[in-house]
Amino acid sequence: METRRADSIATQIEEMIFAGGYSDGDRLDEVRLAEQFGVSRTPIREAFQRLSLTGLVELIPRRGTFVRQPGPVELLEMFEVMAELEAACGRFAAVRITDQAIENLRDANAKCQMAVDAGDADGYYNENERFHLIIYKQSGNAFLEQEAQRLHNRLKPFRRQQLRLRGRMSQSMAEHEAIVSALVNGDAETAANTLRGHVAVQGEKFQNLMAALRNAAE
Amino acid sequence: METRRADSIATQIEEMIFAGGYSDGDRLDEVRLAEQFGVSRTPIREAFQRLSLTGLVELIPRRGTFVRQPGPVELLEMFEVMAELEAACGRFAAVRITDQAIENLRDANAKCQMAVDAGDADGYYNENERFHLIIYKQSGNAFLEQEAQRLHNRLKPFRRQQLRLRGRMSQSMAEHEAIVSALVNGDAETAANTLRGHVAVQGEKFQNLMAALRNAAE
DNA sequence: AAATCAATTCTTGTATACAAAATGTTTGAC
DNA sequence: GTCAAACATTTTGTATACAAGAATTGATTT
Repeated sequence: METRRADSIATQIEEMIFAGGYSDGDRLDEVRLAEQFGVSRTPIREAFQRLSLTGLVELIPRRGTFVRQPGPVELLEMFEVMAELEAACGRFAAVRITDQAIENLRDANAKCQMAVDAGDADGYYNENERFHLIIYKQSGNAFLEQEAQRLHNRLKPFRRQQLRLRGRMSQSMAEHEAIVSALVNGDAETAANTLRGHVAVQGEKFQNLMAALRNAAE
Repeated sequence: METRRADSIATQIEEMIFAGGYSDGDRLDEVRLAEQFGVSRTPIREAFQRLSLTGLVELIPRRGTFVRQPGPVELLEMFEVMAELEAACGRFAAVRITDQAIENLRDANAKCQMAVDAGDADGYYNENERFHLIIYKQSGNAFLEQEAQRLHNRLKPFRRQQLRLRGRMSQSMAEHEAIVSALVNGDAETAANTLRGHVAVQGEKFQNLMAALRNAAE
């Protein structure tokens, strides 16, 4: 017997769900997954317990475990909360950020811009993520950072489908610049408000998200 | 065999930890708890998995599960996040709150005041909690409501020790009034800021919290 | 033919068994 | 007396076994 496998299994199942391998309401078959992972049911069930707390999966007693993909309403709610968490990170970061971190933000932004110019969607996506993770950390609040990262991660598959249009990319870049400015100036209120607006799902982004959801539902 | 016991066991262990039955670093003995609950190790271990996600317990592979009571720094971080979540709830509630909910807030406030006058700490505590839960719900965001409730619940045992002094109680009441006013006026910004300040741990509250922590550490 | 009930089959939940790692203890050497 | 190594014990992690609830299928009845 090796070391604890349940945690690694949990993240693997998580990734399978994120990757879109399952739709809402699908039942996760314990024995099938056990065979698939080459283990017994026990570690699979432990993984289910953990997944249930994140809301990714619903545990119905005596019935089984079913994947819970968020619907449009829940998804918008989650984005709303994400916007508020980012705003909070920005508010704290404005008065706590280090000079080094500002440099890192500028670097991420520069690489973002290069990716935009090169039409490199993946590159843009990665540097954009780095930008936001830096701000989480610079909140100087490890608990907030953790919560922000968790929700960010959960929304990842949905955000990915959003930032396709070139127009949004350059607008997003302008917002990044404004955010850095506010942080440099130590203007907590502006940093918070700019970040909130940057992350919020509204207007065009709303339409894209709904369209992506409709496609995923098929 | 009856229905799933793991969930009920998880909450029971959670309550035991909240109640202060364990200190930071204490190991949770699987076999002892199994005997205590009259079940086998399996449901206990499933409960541990769930508790680990809330951060209440740490699962160290091949070593065991240990209770993780937040230290001063983590606790302050959690209160900081709580303040931001409440601010977010207030921001949304300001534009979404129903007339009925405003009535309920005023009712909770009135009963709060009565409890203050009667020196009824428990009564004050309960109505104060109701006041805040109403605002969570009136955010009109079920996901945010859930997150706020979760953190609120986690901080419960620490908040309890805070609001002892009469001075704080009446100041807290004045803040409640200001919050209701902002919500009635639909002033999202004021509602958010007032709630943030109301929940934040600063000045006198900070000293009380530290003192309570020192006492609990003995 | 539709519906209902019973029996069979599946699946979950829990207990037990067993293997490997970690911990504690005894014994031996210096 | 102290340190270290080998052995014993404890404890975790996983597999398997078994019991009870849910689902399904088939037979019987109306």
